[in-house]
Amino acid sequence: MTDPTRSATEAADIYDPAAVERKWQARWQEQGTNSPDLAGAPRPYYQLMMFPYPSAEGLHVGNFFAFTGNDIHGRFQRLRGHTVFEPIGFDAFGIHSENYALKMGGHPMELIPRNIVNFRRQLRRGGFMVDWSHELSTTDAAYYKWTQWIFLQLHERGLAYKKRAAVNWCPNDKTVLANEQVEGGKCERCGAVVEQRFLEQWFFRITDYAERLLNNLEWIDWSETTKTAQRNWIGKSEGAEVRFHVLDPELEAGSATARVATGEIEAPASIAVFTTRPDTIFGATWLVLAPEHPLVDALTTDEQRGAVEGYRAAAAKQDIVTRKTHRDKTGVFTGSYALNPATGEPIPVWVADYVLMEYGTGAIMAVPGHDERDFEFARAFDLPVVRVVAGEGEDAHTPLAAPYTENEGGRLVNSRQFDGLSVPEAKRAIVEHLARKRAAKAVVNYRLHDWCISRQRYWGPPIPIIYCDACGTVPVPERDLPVLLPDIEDFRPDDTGVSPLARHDEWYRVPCPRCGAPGRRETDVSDTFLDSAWYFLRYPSTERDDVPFDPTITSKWLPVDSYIGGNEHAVLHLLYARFVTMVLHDAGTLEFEEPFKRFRAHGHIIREGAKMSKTKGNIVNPDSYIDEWGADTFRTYLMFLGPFEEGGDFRESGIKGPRDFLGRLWISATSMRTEGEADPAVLRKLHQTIDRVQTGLERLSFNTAVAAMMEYMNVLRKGERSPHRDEVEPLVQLVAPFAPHLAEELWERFGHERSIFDSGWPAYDAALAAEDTIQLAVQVNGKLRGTIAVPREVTREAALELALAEAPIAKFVPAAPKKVVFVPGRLLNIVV
RNA sequence: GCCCGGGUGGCGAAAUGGUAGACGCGGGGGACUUAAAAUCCCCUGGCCGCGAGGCCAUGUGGGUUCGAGCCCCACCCCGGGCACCA
Repeated sequence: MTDPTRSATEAADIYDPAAVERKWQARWQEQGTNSPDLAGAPRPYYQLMMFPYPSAEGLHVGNFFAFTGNDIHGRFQRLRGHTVFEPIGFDAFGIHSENYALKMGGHPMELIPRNIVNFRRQLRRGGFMVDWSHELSTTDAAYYKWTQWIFLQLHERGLAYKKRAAVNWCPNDKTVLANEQVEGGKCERCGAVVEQRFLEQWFFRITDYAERLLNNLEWIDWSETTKTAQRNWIGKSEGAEVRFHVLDPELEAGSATARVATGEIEAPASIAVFTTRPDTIFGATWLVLAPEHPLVDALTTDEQRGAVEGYRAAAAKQDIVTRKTHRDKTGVFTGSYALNPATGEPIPVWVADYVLMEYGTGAIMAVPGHDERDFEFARAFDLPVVRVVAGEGEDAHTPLAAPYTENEGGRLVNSRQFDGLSVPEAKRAIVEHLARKRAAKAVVNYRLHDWCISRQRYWGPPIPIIYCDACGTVPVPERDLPVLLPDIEDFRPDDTGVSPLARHDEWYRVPCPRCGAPGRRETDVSDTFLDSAWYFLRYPSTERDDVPFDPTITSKWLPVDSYIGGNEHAVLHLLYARFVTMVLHDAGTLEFEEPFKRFRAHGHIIREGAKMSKTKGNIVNPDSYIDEWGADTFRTYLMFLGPFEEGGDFRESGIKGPRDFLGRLWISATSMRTEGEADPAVLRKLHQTIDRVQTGLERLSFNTAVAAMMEYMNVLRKGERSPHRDEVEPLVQLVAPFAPHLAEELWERFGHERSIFDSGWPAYDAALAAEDTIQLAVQVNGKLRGTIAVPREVTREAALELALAEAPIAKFVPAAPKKVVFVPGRLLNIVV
């Protein structure tokens, strides 16, 4: 027969995650637990998470994983005594939202807020320490007013300019795509094959900042992978610009060569090429110009004109991506020759699409012996190949079956007075030599291009510019911001290449702010990456509508202390945010020039070996797992499943471990004794655990932190008696970042009145953590032969004596040891 | 092709150059139960051995070291990024 009193007590003490979580989420909201006093914070800590795009599907497990790691780190910093600001917002402008609205037949102005409501619900359920009083959405006029202000700041400083440029055109989305939005010749979003078009576009001069963006990577505390990606993206190359004099095509090649070389006659033009291998100039056997190169026309002889023009026309039609990916070398001879300034020999000038106009000077010297592409071209057109660098065991006459592209090793050959020099020596010497003849200078090139921010779309902040026939391009005065995005029914892009906004005269026609004459608005909206390039500046100042960010609050809270996000934003978003910050710094608006002190890239949750994606249909929604297990268990499970910075494979089976761990913690905490003393051995383990959890949280090594707590739990459970309060309470504090609701509930049951997150972090005591007796590993010749229990402070001699007293060890030591290696506290290695 | 990661039990994974496989999942055995679930306890890298114990083992092959999963060289495989950038 069951005892009704007893079972009622038990029922009340059963861990019910749903009830606990509901209670604490409500309590946090009521009491404003997660909304710190930003102005008065004594130890501010800005814990930033990349804000999401509010998709219709809501948060998936991947987002949830990333947010959880971020939240745990933030809660940990708070427990350590910081005032932690953990804001959230929504990156809701852009092609994503617009395409979604088009598909659904709705309007983004209605659909997006609906999605945001769902995101808020999910984020609250997840138990994140979000300060909802500073929520923002990039689509609010109160926000994009300042996005437009940022544009004006750049414009004012000459960093925003307009140019006609070949752009990637997606025929399906009917818009220009950034190079980054093109993947393998196809539109990143819809997969349509991208074409080339020419449009007037707004650009930001990010290339002016290339060197600084590169140099600061030396000192900012970021994931190394992210820094490497940025370095590669900026793509600095040191080399030389070399001038090749063109021979007048009208003159006979042979005689002209001599006369130009002796300075008797002037060459009609010269071609500048960029090379990173000036050391190979004696092997430059022809030149190549990009089809768009401005000198092509002048250099083309009458016989070649037909062929060259045909080639250029074909190249112009080709889309950018095909051109950049096709490998077979094509080209055409212009009919002209230029003088190699090193050899004095005339070499032919070709036009070929493997040379890109937008990099370097749009022209190259071809060195087929030492460049892969030039070698292929030489084969295709039967051009001469000369070896000018010889590697190990090679000499000037060793035939080149393939180009020798070694950039470090090798010595120069067939290069007259430079023969015998190493490649680095030759680089310097040849540039110096040519520089004296004013034929070369050392230069640096970057692969980074200026940032095209124009989008011929509807769903973005209008670029604040007005065109006036009299005044030209006039920026919208700051007092007239924001330029509101009109609520129009027909926002579908068409193939005119002009934003749908142009079709709305009531918006489009506007008086010139300078002279009052009729003007026209810029109809492009700006890139979403501009919205996200400064949102972290806005968060602490969302209540201010008169400034983009409050100077006092900003200098208190920024730069961001910890930024966590996906490495898919390693280049674009993170580079743009740095750029905008630098510009504002130079403008005197910000004190700092790097926005994020510390950045860590989180890994990704995959499912059945594949990235979660809508197309693969393997997206996991966190809601059902929270329903079934509770947010605390789900959070702990996600963090336990693999290293945070690497991600892991999501499978439901493993969730039981963390669930049991939290269940056992609940039991220990609700059944602990308060009288008597804590077990010193348990306390020792506790302090070892504090150390491990603390280090784990600092390093975002959440999986090992959870493991350490589980180990401690196993020790607690082993005890004969129920655990003592002093053994359990600190564990609840350690687990709090992972399972905040459970921790709050237990903390309250312990009799505390304030939130556990204001209780401080358990102090680690190394003396308490130290073991008196340790297991010393004993090796013979590096092979483990046993362990001996010894006092912590054991000496080498004492340890050796104890080890040799053990028969199973001694039998491997037939004679006097040759050498004894002793690592205090770890091992003894006897070498015989 | 280039640049980053990574390769450890059946699985997810630990491991400042110092006892490889902590922690967890799964599996096996047991306790409790009429039974099941839940819970709890024990075992669980491979091979040999009754056992004590031994041998092998961190993608492959070399090297450095008293000692290598970790460092160096060469290579293979997987994941991601960039890619005609001269």
